[in-house]
Amino acid sequence: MSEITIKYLAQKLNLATSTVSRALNDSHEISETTKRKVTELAKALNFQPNAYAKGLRQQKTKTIGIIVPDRVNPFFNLVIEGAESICRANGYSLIAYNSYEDVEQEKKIVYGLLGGKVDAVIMSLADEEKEAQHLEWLRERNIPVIFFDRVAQHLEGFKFTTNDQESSYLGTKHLLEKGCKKVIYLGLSHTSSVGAARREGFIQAHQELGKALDPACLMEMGHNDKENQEILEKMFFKLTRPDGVLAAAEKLGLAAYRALIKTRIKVPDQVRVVSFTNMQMADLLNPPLSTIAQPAFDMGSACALELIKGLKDKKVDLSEEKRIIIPSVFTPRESSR
Amino acid sequence: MSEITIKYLAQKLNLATSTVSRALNDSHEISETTKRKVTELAKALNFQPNAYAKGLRQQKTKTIGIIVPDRVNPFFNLVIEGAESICRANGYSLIAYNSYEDVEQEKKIVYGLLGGKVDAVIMSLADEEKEAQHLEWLRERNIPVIFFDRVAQHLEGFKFTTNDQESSYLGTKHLLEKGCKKVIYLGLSHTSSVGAARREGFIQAHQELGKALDPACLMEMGHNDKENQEILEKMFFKLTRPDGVLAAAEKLGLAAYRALIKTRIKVPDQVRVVSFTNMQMADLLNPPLSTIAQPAFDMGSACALELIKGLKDKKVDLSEEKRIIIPSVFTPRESSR
DNA sequence: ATGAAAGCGCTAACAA
DNA sequence: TTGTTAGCGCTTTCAT
Repeated sequence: MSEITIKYLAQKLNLATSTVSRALNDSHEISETTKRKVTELAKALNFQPNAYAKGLRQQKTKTIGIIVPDRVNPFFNLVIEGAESICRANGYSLIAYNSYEDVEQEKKIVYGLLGGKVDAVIMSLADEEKEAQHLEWLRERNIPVIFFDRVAQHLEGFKFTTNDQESSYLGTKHLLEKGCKKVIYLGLSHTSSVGAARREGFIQAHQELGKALDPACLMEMGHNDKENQEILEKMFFKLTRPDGVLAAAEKLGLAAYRALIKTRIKVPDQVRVVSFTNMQMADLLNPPLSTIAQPAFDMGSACALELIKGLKDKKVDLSEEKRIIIPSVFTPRESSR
Repeated sequence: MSEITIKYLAQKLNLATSTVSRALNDSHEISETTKRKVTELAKALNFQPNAYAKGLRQQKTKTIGIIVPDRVNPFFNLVIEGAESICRANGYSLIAYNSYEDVEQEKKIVYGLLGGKVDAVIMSLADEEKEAQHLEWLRERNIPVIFFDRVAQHLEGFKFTTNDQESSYLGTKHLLEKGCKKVIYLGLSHTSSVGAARREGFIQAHQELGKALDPACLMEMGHNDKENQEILEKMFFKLTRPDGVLAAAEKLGLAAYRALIKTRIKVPDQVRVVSFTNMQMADLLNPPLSTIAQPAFDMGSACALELIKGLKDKKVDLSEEKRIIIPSVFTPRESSR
């Protein structure tokens, strides 16, 4: 590794290692002269303190871990980016882990995370319901954890989510008010808290506007994009086809849109589509789609900010239940043609 | 941190810490009985060795760093994913860093990386031409580095790239052979090796097929999506508009496609578009676009594989010049309508 | 204002 | 086969 150490600097300057250490850490009990000499030599030799020695000695690493179920997903990707920006601004490093939607993998990461590699963790869970032994284990070890998006159901703590139900409600209301007679809901999983909330908002809008809702309109889709598209194509070919779509995930919105193109149905003139998405993708989506954009980056930075605040300020108890809502942004769009 | 240590295990079992350490590392000089006792207790207490102590002692961390210019970009994102899968399979951790296309940031990361945080580095450079002091510094410190995509021009080493020129040549040839009379090239920067190669392939195709090439057709675009789209819209409105587009970046392909939709020009009937992209996005792009897809995931895994091989096998010299090509996949598409 | 020395948790010589 | 001991590079009492 880097062969130049504090000891080496101390020898060169005829000082004790402790003095050099203090000088580098800008201790008040070191003379300005010595400080200058030390920092100058350190800069000249491009000295980098050994992070592992520091971590071992201080029992903290100035590193935060973030675990997401799918790092490739732009939403999580942007959350990581947002968290990283805050960490960097506060002198922390961020290490991102991918649980691949698998609780076992998540456990491995959590247990491996320890060994003192991180001071705290930001998590979006692979499974909100399942056993949370590994989370309790973190708590026992006094590793602060903050949850976002897919939050722990059976454990108290800070939880950052979006206003899923409200957004879904607004999007659905928009469709109904624009005159849609038959609106379908496309969801991925209503067992997750996120899925359940979006589904609830959809139902709520129908109830409040006094519109009948055929249970068959609540559609649960799979993860295979091709299959989803085929199912939707068949549906749009029928005469009884819907004239409104609320897609609870970006990929479902895209699948619906592509199915509509394939079946030569005009969007939004014949069928209106509202899709959940995230800020970055919102502008890339073709203009005829209305979007409910999650401020992913902001969510990441908010989590990191709160976590670092809790790390510094002992008065903040990160293990007490607290729910913070980062609101989505609904953008209705008309055709640009 | 984790309060349970080797010392604690040793006390519980009336053994020396060294014995416990050896048992946990499956040393041959420890009896099966002792091994079993130790591993059982370790598992029961969910003991995790302190990574920092280990790293400090062994002077290696079983961790690899990867630095990319833009982590959010799906291409780099997938490279990271590919590298991570290989690392994980080989017992290594991967830490991803974002240089934000900024050499200064990149330097900070490189220098900070040291302090013994990683054993080796995979990089795609923020700037291929600029001063490579930080890279030479890594070399002096015997930290192996492998480059991909945006590779070092003034430093020897292992370099993974795609067959940019050939792909670009094939894509352009496809357009010309399909009867396009005026093909434009949309590039982001021809100072990068990648940009230059793609531009070269475009020119080469024109030459080999004996087609005249108006220099005005070699367009250099900016990073602002909106501006790009507006420029292209204006161009497509003109009577002298091109009937073929080779987009050297995914975002440029999208900009062109959206401009074509806006100007109501049919793709691919009136204008054909070939766009560079990556495997994951290829299927998401609307079918009328032909794609040159880079196997980003494979590139990441190839880099990691070679690096780990070099780390294990002292016979492999990672500092000698070696260029490895991971070929792109060209998929011509006709309209699906 | 500076130095000496202990120790974070682990591994690896060297001893037994 | 197991134990003793030193030391990785750093910070932090405690002395001076």
